[in-house]
Amino acid sequence: MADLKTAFNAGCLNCGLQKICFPTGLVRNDITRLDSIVERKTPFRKGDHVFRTGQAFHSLFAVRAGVIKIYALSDSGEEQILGFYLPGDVIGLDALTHKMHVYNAIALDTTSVCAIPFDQLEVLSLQIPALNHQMFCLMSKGVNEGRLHSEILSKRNADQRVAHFIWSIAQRFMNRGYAYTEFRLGVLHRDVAAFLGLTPETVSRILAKSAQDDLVHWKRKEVKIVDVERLRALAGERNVSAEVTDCRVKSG
Amino acid sequence: MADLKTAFNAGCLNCGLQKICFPTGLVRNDITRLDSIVERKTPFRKGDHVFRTGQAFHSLFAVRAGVIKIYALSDSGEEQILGFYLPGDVIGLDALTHKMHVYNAIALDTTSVCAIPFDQLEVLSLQIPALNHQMFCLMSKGVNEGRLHSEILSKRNADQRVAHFIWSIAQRFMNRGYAYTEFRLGVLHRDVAAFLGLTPETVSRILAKSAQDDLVHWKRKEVKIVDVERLRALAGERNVSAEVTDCRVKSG
DNA sequence: GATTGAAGTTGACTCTGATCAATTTTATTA
DNA sequence: TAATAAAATTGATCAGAGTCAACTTCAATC
Repeated sequence: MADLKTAFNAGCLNCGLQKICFPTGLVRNDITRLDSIVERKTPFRKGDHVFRTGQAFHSLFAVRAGVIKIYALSDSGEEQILGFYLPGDVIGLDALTHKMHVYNAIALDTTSVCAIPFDQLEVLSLQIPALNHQMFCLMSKGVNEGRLHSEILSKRNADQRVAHFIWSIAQRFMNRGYAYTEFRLGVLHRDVAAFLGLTPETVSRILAKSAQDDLVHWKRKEVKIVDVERLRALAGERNVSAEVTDCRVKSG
Repeated sequence: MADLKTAFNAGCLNCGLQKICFPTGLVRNDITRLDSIVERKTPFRKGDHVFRTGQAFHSLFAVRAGVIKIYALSDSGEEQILGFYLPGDVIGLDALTHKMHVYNAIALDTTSVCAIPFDQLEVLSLQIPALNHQMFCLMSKGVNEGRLHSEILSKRNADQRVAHFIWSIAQRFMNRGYAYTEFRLGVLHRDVAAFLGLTPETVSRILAKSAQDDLVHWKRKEVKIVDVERLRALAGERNVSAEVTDCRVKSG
């Protein structure tokens, strides 16, 4: 039982996501201190909400396993999706200004998260400069994320948006050391549409074309990138990568 | 001369933007310490760049007067505009993750800024909890800004986008205590288009219609909102305001 | 394994906003 | 003030993606 608990509740020090997630750039001792305030929650099941619009903000959440979707509901009740979050990603940063959550976060799969109480994190952060720096980096990353998404929505056509989406997910798997040309992705096509400002019909047509052209095959939840180079070209990254994994300061 | 210098280089304590800008939530003594690291730059003239893509990141910039536009250039050379920044706004937060600027910042008017060297700010921030909190709030605000813009781009039609743009600028003037139903705005219509993912022609047609319908008159650089309520309705704010000005912590 | 509802696909048609082009207005510089 | 360039306007045309509808496939539950 003790062993099982250890495996399941592996602390930050044993966590495979150390290089991606919060502890990036921290020394062993600091990680231990961070670890002491982290609450490992029991996993969410598909469809469970991690938080909802209007709820008071208390904690940031780091994804350990699964996928979380962040979305808003318009007056007319339609979903506007703002992002998908994979293991190692941190969500909730946006809630700080409002002291409450402005968006909904829902698990798309069985998903486990670490909750980091913000008031404790803030105190600890003041004591550990590297952690404070890491906080700034995480938030800066969040700013970039929104900017990049705005760029995609305002200047790219439907094919390019879908290509960019698939390629950006692939890159994130790559950065985590997973297979990235063939992977399982529990995201509905309609969710992709709602994220990219398109309709499900359009996404469906584009994926049909992609399969026919042997660019990408995405059937059920299995994604297989056939022609990486053509996908990259179509996705059209600017010079800046979609994801930054490391912004450590060299410390003396 | 001393007097002139004082007036021009008014420190944070005398600055009218205290309630909007960086010092929000700081006590007098802390503001003085912040003030000591702030560099007041000689004003930029219209068309001058505050920073460019690829430049090393050293400082955040707080706008004192004027307008700054943040933009990227696509491979094909067209401008993608990510935001317009008014007095009291802070720019550069996004550059932290990359240790360099990813976007271009250009003055649209005679514009003066305060530069805040980030390494010094980081040190000071660790010593002044309220300042550190303010940093988090600013960055959180930046995250929300990008999210909101994504929402606008993905779900609103051309009329709604233009209405939203005008209303959000008006709100920002309102928050700063300026007149907000009638103001001068040195932003070209083509820039509005590039910000909203539209063409100049479309923006022009929409503004012509708005004038005819007595909704908004925008000629030359003069904006006059005729029917505030209809504009708000068309802009269609969600429950969340486009701008948060204060996220102070109550301190004991 | 059968039932039922959700998700995905495909086709026909429509419409919003882009494109192209010509002209007018405004801004900048000599 | 004239000359020139940049921005804005207006009209005609076009196309990419949305809408609507019918149908198929898939997934959850009993």
